Amino acid sequence: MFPNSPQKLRHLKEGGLVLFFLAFVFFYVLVKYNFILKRKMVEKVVVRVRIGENARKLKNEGPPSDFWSWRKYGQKPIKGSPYPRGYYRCSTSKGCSAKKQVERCRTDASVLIVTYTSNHNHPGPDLHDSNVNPQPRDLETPPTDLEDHPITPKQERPEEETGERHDHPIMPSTDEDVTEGHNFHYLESPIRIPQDIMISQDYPFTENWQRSHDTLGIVFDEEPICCSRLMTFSAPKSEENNDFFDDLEELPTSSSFTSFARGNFFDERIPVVPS
DNA sequence: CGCCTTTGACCGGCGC
DNA sequence: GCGCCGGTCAAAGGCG
Repeated sequence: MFPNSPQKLRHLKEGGLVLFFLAFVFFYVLVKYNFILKRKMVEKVVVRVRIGENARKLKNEGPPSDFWSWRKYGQKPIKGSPYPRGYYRCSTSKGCSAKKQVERCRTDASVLIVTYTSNHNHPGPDLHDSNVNPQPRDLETPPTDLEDHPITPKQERPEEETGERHDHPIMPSTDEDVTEGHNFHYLESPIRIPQDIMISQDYPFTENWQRSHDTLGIVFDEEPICCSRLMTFSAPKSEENNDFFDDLEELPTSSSFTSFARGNFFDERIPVVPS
């Protein structure tokens, strides 16, 4: 039972070490494999849009306008939420697998949760021409860059679900709004509404973005963001999602943003297992 | 006519 | 196996 010689004791120690090492390797492989799986996961980009007072003017919640056109292909009531979830598919290009889901935050009706899934398999609208030198624009002057977009006024759905119906590009935010504890960055997103886009650098899982929303949503409710320049999206993201924000580096600013200054984006990237 | 929304049906995953 | 739930399909109808 017990080793009665230094030789056996030594062998047992070595065996234990080997077993420990093997267990460690096994555990490491498990972790590593899981990591690899996560790397292969499809990312979700969750954009939380605070529509705030605009929600009163608009009939219903809906997908924020962005540079792609989306076609609604379904709507389902979500358990636990008084608001249905709308399912949209990219109709800009045939065969594009990009989708997004739009629903209202069950706890805060003034917040839209837009979840982007998959990726556009086609180039995005060319925004460079008009965005090379972003300048503030008046609300009355429609952005000329929109004319180059494959988005027709019809595609900019004025339907009941479109809670954000703005013809202005989004507004970037200053880095002054980066709050302690959350290193947020603002970026140009495909969302084409004059609201802030907030990208949390927290590891984008639901606990974090919920926490981010809980903490920062309050902050921005009381402290509207006026933004004048862009920051790059520095959160880790997969290459396959890079194209998601391609051609959106520079967007013109607009003073119209002030009327929507209370709106906020909360953007997260959540890796999920592809369905 | 083409594209859109609406909406009920259908399907697959998951928990019990 | 069954029911629930989320996601998708597809037919019908509307709109410009």
